[in-house]
Amino acid sequence: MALSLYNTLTRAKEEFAPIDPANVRLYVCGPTVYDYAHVGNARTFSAFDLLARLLKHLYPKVTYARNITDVDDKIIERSNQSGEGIDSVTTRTTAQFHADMDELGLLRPDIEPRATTHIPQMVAMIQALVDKGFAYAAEGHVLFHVPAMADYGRLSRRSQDELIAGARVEVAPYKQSPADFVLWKPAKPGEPGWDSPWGKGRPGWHIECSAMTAAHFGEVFDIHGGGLDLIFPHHENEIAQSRCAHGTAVMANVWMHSGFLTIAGDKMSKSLNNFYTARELLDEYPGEAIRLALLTAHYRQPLDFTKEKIGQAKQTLDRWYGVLRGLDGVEAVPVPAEVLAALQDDLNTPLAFSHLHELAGAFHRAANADEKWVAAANLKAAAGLLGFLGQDPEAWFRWAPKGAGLDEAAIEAAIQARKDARKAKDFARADRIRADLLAQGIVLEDGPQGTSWKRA
RNA sequence: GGCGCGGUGGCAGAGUGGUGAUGCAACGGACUGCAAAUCCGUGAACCCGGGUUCGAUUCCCGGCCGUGCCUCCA
Repeated sequence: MALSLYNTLTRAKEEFAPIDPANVRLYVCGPTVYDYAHVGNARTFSAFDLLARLLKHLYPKVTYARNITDVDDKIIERSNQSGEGIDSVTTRTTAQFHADMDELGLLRPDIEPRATTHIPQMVAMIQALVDKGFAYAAEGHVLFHVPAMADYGRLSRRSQDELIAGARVEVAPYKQSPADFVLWKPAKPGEPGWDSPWGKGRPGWHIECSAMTAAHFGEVFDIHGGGLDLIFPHHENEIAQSRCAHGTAVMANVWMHSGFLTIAGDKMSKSLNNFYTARELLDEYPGEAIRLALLTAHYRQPLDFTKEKIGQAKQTLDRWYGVLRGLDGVEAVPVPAEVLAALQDDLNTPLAFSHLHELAGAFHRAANADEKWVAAANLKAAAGLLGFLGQDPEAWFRWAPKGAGLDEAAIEAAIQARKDARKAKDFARADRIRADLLAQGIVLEDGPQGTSWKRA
């Protein structure tokens, strides 16, 4: 079975055909580094992390790029408010972002280009657009002239008339057409800026992705991804810049967009105060459970995010890690065909997870050690492709939220005390010890090999 | 107003032109000193109205409801 992906450009699922099977190129719009990443970001990056994993499974070489936007109005604003230097804000936030994504269990992208290290490429691209008549300078700005591009709006399926009619914002006086967008803007005194043919300034938001993909991937590449909200204007404008600068028919062959999430039924927003940062969730739940919760719905579907969902995901992982617990490692086997097939069908994670559940069930129902071994190995291989069940099972069961009370020595001591009580048939005392542990979030399981524990 | 997405059991969530996944929850049973974990079993759904069809939850049309985007936004 071949890989098929839903392409926003054609609004259809298509069989994926790499431009160069020896190097599949995937670009995802990364964070603007001025604040903590939130669950919405985590969802998008989890979805594309999975795509990168799948591509790497299917092709010998995949280059996964995810940029860091480190020059932007919001960064400047944040710096002005707090007094913290811009470099400090971006460096600190980037480090935090990396720590959060690592803890969620995401692979680092192969390259992570930063906007500020690609200014010359952006200036050159803007110059090319000016030279070709797609852009013009006005009052220190350089603007892309949308009417100059005949088929602008293909990705978002918007006509230029609609754009003009629907313009909600006041149109800047220097724009020739209301839909024109900024490629370069002048730097005010005290703002970061770079010298350019149009004076000291900084790039507009969209140009960085166009310049960086061209620098690292060439004029046309395989897959470009991001959140649903980036379709317009960000990706539409990237396409306009890249295609007009290079004279190509497309910028990327496949455009993929992940769906939005709501928080307990409401749109995530700061005014509703229902904004979860990745960090605060990671203090409370294991990253692997958070990521599983984010992947339980198909990536293009809306996802209603609740802490209860993370709790369920944790329970699921308890069950799966329970299969691996006590086994002396399992040998690597190929990924089960049905799991691979589910993922190759536009990343159908819910279907893939249902197969993992079946494998866990097969393990427990197995009549003999060989069958158990096969089920466990298959589960491990399938989960491995998805980036799950990679840690030591005992470490998983011992994971504790930030500031959790009981330490492991105290738990072990209580278990020993209970064992003695049971031996003496003092079940009242044994049950009291168990109840005390449960009250502190520790669940005991008595098995043939003795008593094991986990955090609820 | 324009463009788009969705309505599946108590909840989550796939999928399919014809015996309606999977998980959680519930209920009964096994196992256990009692639990937990696990196993066995039970009940439980395709928004409404037309159309196409031998047959539609699945395709088409209409309606209702919800929701996203329309130049900050993953």
